[in-house]
Amino acid sequence: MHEDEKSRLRRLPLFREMMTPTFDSLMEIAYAQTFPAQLELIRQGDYADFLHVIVEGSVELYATWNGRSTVMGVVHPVSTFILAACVCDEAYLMSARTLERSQIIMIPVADVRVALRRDPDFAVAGMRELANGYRTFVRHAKNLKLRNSQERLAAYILYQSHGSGDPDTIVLPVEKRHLASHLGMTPENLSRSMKALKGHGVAIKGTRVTIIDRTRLAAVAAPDPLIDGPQIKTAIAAT
Amino acid sequence: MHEDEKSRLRRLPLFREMMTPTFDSLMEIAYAQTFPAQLELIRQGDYADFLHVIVEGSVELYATWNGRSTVMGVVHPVSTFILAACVCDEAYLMSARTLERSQIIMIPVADVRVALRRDPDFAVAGMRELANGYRTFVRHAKNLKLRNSQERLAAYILYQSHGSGDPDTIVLPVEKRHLASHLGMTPENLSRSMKALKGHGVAIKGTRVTIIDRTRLAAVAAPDPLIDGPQIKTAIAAT
DNA sequence: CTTACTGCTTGATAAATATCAAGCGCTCTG
DNA sequence: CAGAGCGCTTGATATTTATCAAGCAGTAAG
Repeated sequence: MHEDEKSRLRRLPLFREMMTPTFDSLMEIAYAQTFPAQLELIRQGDYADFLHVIVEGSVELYATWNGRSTVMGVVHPVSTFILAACVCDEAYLMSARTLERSQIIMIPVADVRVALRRDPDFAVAGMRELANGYRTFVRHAKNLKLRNSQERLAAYILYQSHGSGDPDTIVLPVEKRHLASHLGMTPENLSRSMKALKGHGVAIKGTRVTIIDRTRLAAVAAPDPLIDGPQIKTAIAAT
Repeated sequence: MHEDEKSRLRRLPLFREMMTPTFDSLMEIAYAQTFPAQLELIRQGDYADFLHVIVEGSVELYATWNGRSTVMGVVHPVSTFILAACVCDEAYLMSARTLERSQIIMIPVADVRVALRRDPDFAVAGMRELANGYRTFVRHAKNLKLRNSQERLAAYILYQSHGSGDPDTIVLPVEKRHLASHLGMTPENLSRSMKALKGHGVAIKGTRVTIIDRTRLAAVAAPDPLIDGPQIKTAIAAT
């Protein structure tokens, strides 16, 4: 594992406040691996053996049941995933696959557990990480139960416009069928919802979405930090 | 706070493994309070000031948006809730109200945070608590996205039949309209789904549900520990 | 024993969403 | 460049779910 990778990891919320010896001991056992696109990293039902940290690329979390499948989320660098399964020592609830060529750091769960017991700051950071994941899924469930599909799409577009260069032009970061699944709808329904939003301040050309009238779009989405996350505030504020 | 209450709390997963001095110091500041039914304990959007532990009664977690409302879960004794908001020091994502007369222990979050830093075993227990909450909501989201309403109801009935006396007779623990909201449907839809399940091994009389043919019910629900939780295994196994 | 209330059910209807089947428009490859 | 493949769109249709409006049943109060 290279020095610059180590220092990138060190800056992660999960590792930032832990003691240096604990961090170094973890890094000695950890190893980095680069995976091609579309590779299944984790299969739901299996048991956790490594804590994963994504350093480069992107990973999709998805779940299947009875022949159906749905996207549960997308993980971007630099963040950890499946910490919960590591802590509980239970089966993964979700599968994970790379969306593109990705670099992943893998740390054996046994060593993570030892470090947690040894280093209270690390344990507290782990709690915060888990608490954030918890809240993400509470918000996801609220989104699904309280909004209809058009409202979810409008909120998604608004959310994507926070930060990142021109706030009025966004390029969809994933294929539309994956986005549809993430938002809990079919690709056909997404396509029609896109068209419907053209009457509410949005222009769509392929994978590029332009916000023409933020106020009108917000009227559909009714953005709410308690569903969309705190970042939505900057998205509403943007001109 | 009475001695027997303290020892009940002490047996909780969250407090079981922490050091006695840490526990005692928390208990000195904590206080118990009894609330009547239908009382709003927590309002979404507010900031956490107390960690809540329910000792007696039951509490419903719900969320609202844009005039709509939905039940997110029900908390039974003895367990904690809103730990995530305490850890993150952010606004509650959900509201909470008592369903019946309930006794709640309240511990100021500042003291909880101090104890977490001081006692690694407490921090690890907190992680496990949060990880379980996280997984509960992942499963809730999977349930909503992968199953239709009839399948969700069938799985719920199967789930309720685990343990607790006669496994073939269950009495709904909450009002039907609350159950409907929890399962992500309208009361009318729940009523019709109930009727539809009569053709799949279930008999319903008011609030009492009898499982006549577990195999046929399971064929609709397709129970899965990765959605319904590990307890579902005993529910399937029951005769 | 009524009466009123509240929550559940039922029926009719509407709206949202999914499914099925083409067709279109990329991009990649030979 | 031609053709194939893949994902997106579109239209027609079916299914699921929600809404609206009564009606019904159990419970509590007068």
